[in-house]
Amino acid sequence: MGRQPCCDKLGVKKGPWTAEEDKKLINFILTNGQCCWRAVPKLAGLRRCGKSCRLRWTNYLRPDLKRGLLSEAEEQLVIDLHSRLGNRWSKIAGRLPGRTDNEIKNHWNTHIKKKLIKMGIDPVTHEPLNKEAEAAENHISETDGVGADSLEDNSSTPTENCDNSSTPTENCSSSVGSNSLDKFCNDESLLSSLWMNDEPPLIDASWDINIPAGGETCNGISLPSWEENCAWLLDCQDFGINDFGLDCLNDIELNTMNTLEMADKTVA
DNA sequence: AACTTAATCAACCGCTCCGCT
DNA sequence: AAGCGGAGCGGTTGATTAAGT
Repeated sequence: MGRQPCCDKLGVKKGPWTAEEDKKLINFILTNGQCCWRAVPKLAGLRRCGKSCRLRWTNYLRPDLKRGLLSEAEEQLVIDLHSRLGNRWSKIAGRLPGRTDNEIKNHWNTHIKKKLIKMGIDPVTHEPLNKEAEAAENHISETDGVGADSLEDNSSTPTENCDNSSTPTENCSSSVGSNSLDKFCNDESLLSSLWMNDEPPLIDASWDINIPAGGETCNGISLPSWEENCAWLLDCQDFGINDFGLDCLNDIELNTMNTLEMADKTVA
């Protein structure tokens, strides 16, 4: 007796989203805002699962998304945050404006992991690899070969190895500081701003109202403008911006866009 | 040019969390 | 307090593209 599926599997489309579907979703959310995701497919006329709609929106269609590869600064930030938070991608993403958890997770798995290994750093514990091997050896000899279970425990995330009652920083000795990340990690102002609160609202969930103007920065990372973010949409050959239904934006949204346009011009 | 392998990333799946009743 | 449903998260998969032979 499993739980009910999140949506009726029958007649629900899967796989890559088409331009037409994107258009419908964007149109719906721009006019109605983000509401009950379960209801979105029906209301938007999509044969998709609500979950799929949410994912598509948050990972790809959201206008506040920064596209393209992570910059060096962002990468360093991800490494540092990962050493503190472990695989909590959404938390990490929350501290990188315009980036999604999926994007960061993918980037971690494809780029950063390899980079760290190459640098001799364990991407899981952020300890030097040789030190890790030594520790593992010591552990095995200490426990007299307890077996796979204990080894599995060792492979848990840094967060899991830390006392949850305090910040990971306090309990996890991040050896990252002994390598090229040193400089970055010692940037106290940046780190303190990151850790001032448990959940600093770097990204306002209500993006559709509080979209930062171009040229603004957050922790030294420049935020993209609405225009920059929408440029890729405009580049789509299959349809223009009007096809997305942007012509039916309500007054608030139009005002927001106008304000942003003005701000961009001022910056330029 | 054809094929194989590697890399990348969008999307899915199953689980947990959280708010509501 | 318990149960339910929706949202969100993290791990994984699979399609596509790029690079190498």
